[in-house]
Amino acid sequence: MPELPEVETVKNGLNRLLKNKKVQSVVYDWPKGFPNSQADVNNFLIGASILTVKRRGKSLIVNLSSKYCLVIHLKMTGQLVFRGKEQFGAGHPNDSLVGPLPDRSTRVILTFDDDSKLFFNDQRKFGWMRLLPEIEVANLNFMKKLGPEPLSSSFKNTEFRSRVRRRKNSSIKATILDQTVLAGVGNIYADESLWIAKIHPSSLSGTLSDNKLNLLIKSIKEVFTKSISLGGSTDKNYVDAEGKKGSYLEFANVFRKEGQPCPRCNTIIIKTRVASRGTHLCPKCQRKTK
DNA sequence: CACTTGACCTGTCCGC
DNA sequence: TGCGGACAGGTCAAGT
Repeated sequence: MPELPEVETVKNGLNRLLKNKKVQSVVYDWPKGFPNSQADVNNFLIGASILTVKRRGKSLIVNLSSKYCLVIHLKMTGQLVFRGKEQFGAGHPNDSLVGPLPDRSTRVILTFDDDSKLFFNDQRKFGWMRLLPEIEVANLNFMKKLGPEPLSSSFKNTEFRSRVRRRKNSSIKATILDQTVLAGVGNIYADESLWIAKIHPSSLSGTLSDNKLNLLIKSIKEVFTKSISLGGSTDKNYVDAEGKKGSYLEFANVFRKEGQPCPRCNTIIIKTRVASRGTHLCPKCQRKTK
């Protein structure tokens, strides 16, 4: 659910809202999600100021003045919601999913020196947060294996094609969901970009031409850029750092559109299962290559 | 190494 | 109304 555009939106909001705030206290009881010791928290989080927030793939990296950072993954139902001191008891005015905080999904609360707070909510507890020295971030195993950033200026189509073709016998959908191939794609944007590129999600990755793969990466960049401009997609849980929903799904072409006509050819969109994921496609526009 | 499947969780929805 | 089961999907460990 939080995929690249949602995490990018949260990152932008946190940079706006948290910059230079000093952590005053931390409340947490979530050994699996936030396993750091009380000593680590006391030494490197409490008293530290927020310098900047970065994103890599679907992870957030919060750099602290202590030379430590918080690495955060929201997985499916994670939320990072900031509230000024006057707002704890209220939801966001714009039809928010989030009411008074903390609520029963709140797992960690950071309180800053101006009495504002950041709430890490996660209904399903798949998300996590780690406090670690900033020099160790690049050495995290999953960071080292992460594929390129599709919106980076140094992104190369040739590299994308060769990474895709390493997985020639996987479906193209499974391949673009693989974060070691490309960072940031999840289920929503996989379906949307494959529809734009007119590629059947079950097509084997090794059967797609250079042109098709170039069109696919162009489509992924296009849906990501559009979604970021709309504040991401809110399916069920996702909200940004202010607690607001994203509106990309109002413009989605296939995701959750089963039974409705394809915007391009009017054929009824179907929902099926590919790569063990609910998958939405137009059976006429997206023909299987193999 | 390539590839697939199950586990991790909790809330919601559907059928009986 | 209550209850069991399926389903939602990001990632990793474990299996083939």
